[in-house]
Amino acid sequence: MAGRLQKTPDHPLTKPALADFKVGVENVIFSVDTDQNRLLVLVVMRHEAPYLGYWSLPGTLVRQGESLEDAAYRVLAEKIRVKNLYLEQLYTFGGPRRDPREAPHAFDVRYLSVSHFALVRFVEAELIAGGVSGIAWYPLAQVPQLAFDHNQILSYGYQRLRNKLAYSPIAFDVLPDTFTLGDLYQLYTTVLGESFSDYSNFRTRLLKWGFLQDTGRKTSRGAGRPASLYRFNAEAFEPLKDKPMVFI
Amino acid sequence: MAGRLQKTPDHPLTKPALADFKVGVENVIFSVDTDQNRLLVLVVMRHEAPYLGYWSLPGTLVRQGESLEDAAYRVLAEKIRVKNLYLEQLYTFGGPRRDPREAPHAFDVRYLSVSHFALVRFVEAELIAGGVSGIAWYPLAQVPQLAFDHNQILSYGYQRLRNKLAYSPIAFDVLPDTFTLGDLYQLYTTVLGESFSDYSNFRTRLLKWGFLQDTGRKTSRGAGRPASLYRFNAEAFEPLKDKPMVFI
DNA sequence: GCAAAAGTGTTCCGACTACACCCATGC
DNA sequence: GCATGGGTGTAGTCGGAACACTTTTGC
Repeated sequence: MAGRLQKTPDHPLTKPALADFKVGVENVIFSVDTDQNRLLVLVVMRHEAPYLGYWSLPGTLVRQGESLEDAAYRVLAEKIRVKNLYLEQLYTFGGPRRDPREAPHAFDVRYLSVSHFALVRFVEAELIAGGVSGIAWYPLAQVPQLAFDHNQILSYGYQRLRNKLAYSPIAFDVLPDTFTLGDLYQLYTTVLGESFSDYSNFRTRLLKWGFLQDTGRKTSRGAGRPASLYRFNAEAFEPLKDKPMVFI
Repeated sequence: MAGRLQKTPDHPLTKPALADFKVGVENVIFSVDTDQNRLLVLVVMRHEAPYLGYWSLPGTLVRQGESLEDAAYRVLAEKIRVKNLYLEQLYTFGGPRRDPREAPHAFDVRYLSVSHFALVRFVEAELIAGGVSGIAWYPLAQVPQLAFDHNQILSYGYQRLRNKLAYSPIAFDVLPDTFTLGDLYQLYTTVLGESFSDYSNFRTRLLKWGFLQDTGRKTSRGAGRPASLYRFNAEAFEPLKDKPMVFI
């Protein structure tokens, strides 16, 4: 630990120089394509140096008077139109030399980036193809090399997605108002893989809690018995929210 | 979401004004006083405006060339001398109007704070009473009103402490090299409360994993049967580290 | 011997696993 | 009827909770 200290000599009468920062917000935006069983990430093509021509996570610099969360929502809204989503802060990357733009300037402006993680509803997410901009959903496994340290941020975000899905009710933020248990199960399998649980056990475990209410209505999609439509009951979930729950 | 956007008018030809930031690092430093069964937090007295005379979390502004983590270690080292500790990033607070210093300046410098969470070994932690500075361990329950939004940061840190303790082996970073299972149990009870588990079940659960090795040596502290001294075996833990473990 | 703390064993019970099986629909 | 997906039930098993009990020390 001693080795980490005092890189800038700290004489009693000279104040060490503080760094000046521009603060960026980067979003890891996930979406689940239930038709094709794919977990997708939103990436945008860079049209400026540095990393011109590279794919990157959608991001922006924070403006005057704007909160970090506001900035995160702004980036998102600039890229896709979506009504239902879950968003939270992920991690802050702030070491020196993260951004090549730091080098050329003499006055040492640092770029710090507060990453956020989002899950959006795929069917309603409409990409905004503004002008020349490239923007695309990439299946997670096929994401190419991204600009800056964005691959690292992405893997961090993927970890968080799996944790959140397993332990928090974020799935219901991104499912339609009413949904079948099959829909829910499929969402979980595309993110977590097939092997996390048997469908029938998944059913019973979830229904046992009592926050999924049967609407009485049914839906028929092609062959097979029609499925009951359920609704997430936020009031019934409220008392459970602090309990250690596994949505497996 | 639409309401969050475009606070700064964004005309096609005028770039919206970016905010300039100073970046601070705030530490929530916990320690467990096993003699008195108390969970303690480190706070320092402020000697400057704003919030002059208030207790606050130890913090600093990030210097040129310094990473966030380096800054966090520097603050810690300025306040206490300690060899064994666990430290990780907590959350980034960055809204406008967090810091009264933002108001007087015309050129809109914002203060962003990347909070960190640390757990240190109490017996070896020596407070550095530099000059007039007030610095103190406060029992968590008795922490007064702190400067800025530091009470919020603290409660965030306390949540993280309980989660980490329950699901990660951070206790071993802060226990002596060899320790008794009673020591370990006491650490857990002071942080999580008495009711999390029975001592004998705690024993068997932990020993079952196999990463605690009996040194063969015993220790006798006053009355009662002498306890075996155990050592945390990092190599034996390695293969388990990605498994979902509960240290309860 | 007695109290105190460490350490072991046992019983009970709930929860999860892995299935087998029934139900309702399209074709 | 048969394939397909939805939904129910059950036997086996694992693990945690609770608690009784034994061991080893100080006094």
